[in-house]
Amino acid sequence: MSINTEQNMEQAILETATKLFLEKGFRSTSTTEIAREVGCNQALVHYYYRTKERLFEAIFEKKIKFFIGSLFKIDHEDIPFEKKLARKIESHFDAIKEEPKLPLFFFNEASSNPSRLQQLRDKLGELPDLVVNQMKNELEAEIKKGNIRPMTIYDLLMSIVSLNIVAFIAEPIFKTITKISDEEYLKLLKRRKKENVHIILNSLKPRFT
Amino acid sequence: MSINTEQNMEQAILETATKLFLEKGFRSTSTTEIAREVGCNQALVHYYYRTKERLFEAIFEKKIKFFIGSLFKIDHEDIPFEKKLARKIESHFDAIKEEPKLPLFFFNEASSNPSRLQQLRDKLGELPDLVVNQMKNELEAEIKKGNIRPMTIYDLLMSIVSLNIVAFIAEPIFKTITKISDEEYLKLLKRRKKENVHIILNSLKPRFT
DNA sequence: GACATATTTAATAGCTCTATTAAATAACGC
DNA sequence: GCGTTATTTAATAGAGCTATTAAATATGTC
Repeated sequence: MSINTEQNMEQAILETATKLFLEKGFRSTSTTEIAREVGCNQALVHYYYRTKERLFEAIFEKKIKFFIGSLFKIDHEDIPFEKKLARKIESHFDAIKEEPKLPLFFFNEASSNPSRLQQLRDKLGELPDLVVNQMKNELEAEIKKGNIRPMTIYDLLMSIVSLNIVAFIAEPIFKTITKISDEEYLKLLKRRKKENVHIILNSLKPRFT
Repeated sequence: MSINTEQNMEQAILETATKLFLEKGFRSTSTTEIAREVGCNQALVHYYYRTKERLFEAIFEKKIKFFIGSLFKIDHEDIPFEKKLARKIESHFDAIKEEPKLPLFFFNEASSNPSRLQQLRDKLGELPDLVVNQMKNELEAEIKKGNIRPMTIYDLLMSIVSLNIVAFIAEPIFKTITKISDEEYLKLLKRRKKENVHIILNSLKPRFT
């Protein structure tokens, strides 16, 4: 409803800022532009959020939590490891599809301002440890049983994240280099989710060389 | 004692600009900062390159050619497809290791300024078509022979690029989230090259589900 | 040395940006 | 309505940025 957008300026500023920061990053987004797009005076942005930095931090934190949550959901169901893993990969892929600009946004802000990394570490707390450990235990049990070749949890996680994010990050460049149409790219995207599951599951088998 | 003052200023400016653009991107790098780092007057940057835009374009083009060349080298040797593919993956990985900031740099500049994409397309010309087609033909021959499951060349390429670049792009974030040490990260990086080859080669086999 | 040319600098115009201040307007309790 | 508080605006200080201009300095040529 338009009541929300019209009435609550604070919220409208937050939403527009989120959109712009995700599109252009912290540095290239000005409070002037945010205000222009919202349709309010530039000083109002500072009235509600004091500084551009604080406004950004509020948004950054929210997005961090969304992203991390997508990969690290503890799954207590008693199903085979590979099935569980397949689910994790798919839910991660879906989360990125929902917010395709998030990965590049993180990489940029993290690399352009190291204080964001500290912020990230502080906000996350014990979460990653806890959930990585659960996955790690399950993985090591499978390795012990001989179902899966020896590998670290970090290798597995990195492979999953790599495969899942790049199709979204690289979309404009990939389209330009390959000259494939938007339609073809959509088809490719649709295949990726299944592809990625397949690639990861196959990679768990013992090395054949 | 800066080499800069003694030697070719034009070259010194180009090198410093390259370093800064790669680190911080076009928008966040100022000609003022370039000059400060080189140790010359800010107007000198404009004397040699007229505008910040032209200076950037010279650098961008050079880096594009390096990056594309690393993945798309035609290999005429008559060795098995999988062996050839393994070599390609490894040489691509090595190229990125040599210039680890390049992938993020491209994604950023391409997404923050679409005119860069046009520039990229113009500079590349027929190169991608030619080399993708050669790889595509070899892949399709293998599929026909039944050695490899049906898949498109774009899926294969995307999987390779995905696996190879993310360990470099995500280094700061990954270290922060996992809290692994620099030493451990180095070990992880060393494993990745072999891992990625293994993952790709295994993924060529028919789907087991 | 003197002249022409190339390199380098200081100064500045004209932007845009963030953040603040004081004043205007809206909203609300009574 | 009136006083109080919350919201919104106009104006601006102060900084940094790109690009240009004219002047100073260095370099090479004869």
